[in-house]
Amino acid sequence: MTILRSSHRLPAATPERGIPDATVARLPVYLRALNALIEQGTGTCSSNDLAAQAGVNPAKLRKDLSHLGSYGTRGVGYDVEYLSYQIAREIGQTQDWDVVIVGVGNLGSALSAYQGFSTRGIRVAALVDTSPERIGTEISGITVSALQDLTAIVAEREIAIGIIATPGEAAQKVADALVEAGITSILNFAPALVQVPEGVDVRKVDLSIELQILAYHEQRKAGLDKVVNG
Amino acid sequence: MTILRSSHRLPAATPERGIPDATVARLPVYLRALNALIEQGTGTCSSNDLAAQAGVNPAKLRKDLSHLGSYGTRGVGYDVEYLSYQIAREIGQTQDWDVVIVGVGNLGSALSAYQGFSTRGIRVAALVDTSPERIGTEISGITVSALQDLTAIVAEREIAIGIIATPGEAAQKVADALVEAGITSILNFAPALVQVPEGVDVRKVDLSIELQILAYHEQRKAGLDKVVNG
DNA sequence: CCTTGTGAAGCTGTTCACAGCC
DNA sequence: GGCTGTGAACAGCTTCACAAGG
Repeated sequence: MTILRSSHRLPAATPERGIPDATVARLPVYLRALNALIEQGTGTCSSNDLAAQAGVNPAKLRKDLSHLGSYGTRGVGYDVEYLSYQIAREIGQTQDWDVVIVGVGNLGSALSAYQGFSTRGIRVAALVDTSPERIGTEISGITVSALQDLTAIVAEREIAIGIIATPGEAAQKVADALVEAGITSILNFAPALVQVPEGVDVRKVDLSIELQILAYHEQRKAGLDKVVNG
Repeated sequence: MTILRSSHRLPAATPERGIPDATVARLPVYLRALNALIEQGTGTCSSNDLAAQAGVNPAKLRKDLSHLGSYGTRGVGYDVEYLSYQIAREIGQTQDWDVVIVGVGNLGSALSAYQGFSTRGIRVAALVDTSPERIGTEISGITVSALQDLTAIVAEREIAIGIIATPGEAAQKVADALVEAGITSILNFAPALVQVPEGVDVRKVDLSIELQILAYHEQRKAGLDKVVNG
């Protein structure tokens, strides 16, 4: 994963709780693990149980949770439902978040139909594209709007998060349009850097790079085989 | 991004060059930036130029490159083409890598059509699914095969990298099948942990989690507004 | 003079190991 | 006795600042 955060950290004087980035990135994993435990009827779990379910080291899990507060009971463990609620509250998942997807090519269309969002508090509220052939068509039950309607849509539906699913060349223009429309968090799937003003968060998911990293390790494995086997 | 590497690091005695993970993840970014410079006819660039193009700190760029060797000239900078070749060689991008995608729902189909792969040395060589309705159909010019043919396909085409693009429930089964077929690197898009034997690399891309992280920061911004504005 | 390459410092995140508490 | 919460040690990554070298 490639991550870029552009908003600067606030001075320590502000009443920020300051949960480390690495912890924030794992909280959704814990939440998913807890929901799995709830589903199978577990009422209480130890940090060992939950860590196993989430695929992390138990000490790390406990340290992560300690940033939210003291929600466990020594000698007993964590109340699954209670902890689940506390994490959900902390990461803002007691409400649903509307997102707008810009670019309804293959990837944008796939994202608009993605089943995994709804149970994680993500709702695809609007689709936007620039292509006249796509504007007005319906994808996953949502009518595709024109890019120039973005500001109105964002304001009307109070959307805070935008997804860029365009080719790389269009990414900066789309990012500018999103910021102009009032979006303050962007998930960028385009293989390009985007510049945004301070206060706007950008995260980047680069599909090629993930595979290139795997390819690098493959190459090393192959090279080592040669060294070892002749 | 959420990343899991399951292969263990090799003992220091082996002739590994030991490029740090963080550096490996950025090399493809540099390569892309260099290709952009080549395209615009730049022959030489300083670490400042390249760092700006890639969106990183110049010192970090230089340290990253220093892990590959000494490919710059003091007082001058880097020869763009030469450096591009050296990075490409290092990350194994002088060859193409065939990948197999398992699961051709919305996401799998979008990936099979993704334009960004070919220029990065990634070639989608095969598509696999379990659904009888999908098997035999053609997607992006590739005929979808049955999961039980996976081993034959992987062997015949010498595929080393597999992509899991199924729902979470199927992920572990698919991972097992991939490993059984001889795949040693997996990119997992399913919202689930997969267990693999030692020596197999797994990277995970979780679309919901990326948005949940953004939502967390949105919530904090909203909370701070309240504190500041009333 | 300019820019690379790099020791050293600083920071973030992880893991250990145990005190504290039920 | 058992498990949480946490200080302290550790490991990895980033940034600084400058020596080395064209």
